Amino acid sequence: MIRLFDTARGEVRDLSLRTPGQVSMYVCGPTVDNLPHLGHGRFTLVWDVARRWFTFQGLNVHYVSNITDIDDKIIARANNEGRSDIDVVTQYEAEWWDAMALLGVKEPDDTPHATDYVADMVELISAFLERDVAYVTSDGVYFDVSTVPDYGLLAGQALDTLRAGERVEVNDEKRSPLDFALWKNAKPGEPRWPAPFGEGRPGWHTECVVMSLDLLGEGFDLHCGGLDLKFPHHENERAQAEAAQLPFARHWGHNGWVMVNGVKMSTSLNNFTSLTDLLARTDPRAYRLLVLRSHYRSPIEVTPSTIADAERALERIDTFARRFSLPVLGGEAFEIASVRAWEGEGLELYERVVTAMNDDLNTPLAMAQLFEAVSVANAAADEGREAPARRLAQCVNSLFGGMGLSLHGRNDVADEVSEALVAERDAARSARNWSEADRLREELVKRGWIVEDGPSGTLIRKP
RNA sequence: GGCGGCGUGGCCGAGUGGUUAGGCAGGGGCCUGCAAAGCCCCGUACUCCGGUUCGAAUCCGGACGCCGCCUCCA
Repeated sequence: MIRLFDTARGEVRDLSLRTPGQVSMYVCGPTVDNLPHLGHGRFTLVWDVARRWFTFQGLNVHYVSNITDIDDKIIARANNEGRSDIDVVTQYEAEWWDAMALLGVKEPDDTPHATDYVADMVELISAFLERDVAYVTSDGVYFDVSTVPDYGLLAGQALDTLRAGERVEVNDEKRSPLDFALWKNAKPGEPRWPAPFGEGRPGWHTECVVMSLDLLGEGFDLHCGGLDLKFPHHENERAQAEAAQLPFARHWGHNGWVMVNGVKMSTSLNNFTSLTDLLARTDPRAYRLLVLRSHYRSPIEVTPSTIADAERALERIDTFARRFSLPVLGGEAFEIASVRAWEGEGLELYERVVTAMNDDLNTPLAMAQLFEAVSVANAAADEGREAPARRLAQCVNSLFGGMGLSLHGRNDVADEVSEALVAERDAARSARNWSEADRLREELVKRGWIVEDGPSGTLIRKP
């Protein structure tokens, strides 16, 4: 049984599925107005790992994650840069998918775009107006949060205490500062869609509720996103579903954020590091490993030092994969790996990892167990017990794969000249001509190889 | 003001009552022509003060410190 923390209840509980064997999950995606930053990288990795793990456990996952392609920030950038909003969206959505591909984040089964759902949103907003849970002001349509009795459930606060901390409000036409925009009237030159209550564009909170219900249906299983979406975004989605009397998410999952020198990384603080930059200069798997080595609900620091730490840990398991000539898993192979026959030490490892993962995705504990198994297999091989070591190594590889981490086990193919140098060096070593062997090693290093002596002679690989 | 989270060894980071977390870095050793890799061993821990208990990082009370949400944000 998989257990997960449910924000709505404030506790870890069994993942109770609408349809046994099938998981429907919606992960709030990005607004494509800028390059993705490390925080985007984290949430996509966290929920990618969850998705892969569910799949690994034999569940059939329907994973939906949206692209918000209409938003104030998009319009602002377009205006500032003298471009069309479509131009901005096209560029940054492409950047988004490039980053996701590098990170090894599996593509969602569905990727709804907000602009494809405007008509549905208009319909929902009209219904809210008819039922008097929304009202029209001079700049748009607002949702009246006081009509939802348990508003504040996800925030863990009642309406009145939320209001107590309200900040300066600019729009005095709103009945409550907590009321949120369902629809924003278009100003001159802004993108617009027709609606009975005036041309304009939808509010952010309405997009996700419409798209998630359309693609996953009522009472879908899991709604996820960064902790900062808990309130007000997810609260407001939930409020709309309540108002529409549509059963909504059965579970709410929120991941912790990325910190910078102890302070949250965020768009508004402008203290973010672009994910695109990070991926250009480091092995993307290092970020996945860094994310896996801390609990998904904890904050993480992503610094040159923590990334370097993860890169060295990665070298350890890559070396391990090379030692046992483990196949490089990726794509479909990750899932195929899950159906292997688990037995002996591999089965014990599998069970420990499953226990950790099914307990609210305790990936750091799972990582610890896998690294432990790496040592065990290495030690066994050192003692000459090759076959059991190899079997355990294959289990380790499959389990890392179950979390989307592929080990790079292959030795690189050498060019003819390098092959010749390797052969010469082996000859020199056989002749115990150490100075010549050392000279040839230098030659190979100069050609960009890492040189190691294995049982069968010189091994070379690229860094 | 309300609500929530956190404080573990040089660094990162698990762990809800007794049993090895793990990684990275450091020291010693084995192996190796040397190197690399690997293996073995080692040290420095649980913010502080009380309490409960045979026994607490783990439970209770208090103090101090840090962070977040109540505004757009993954």
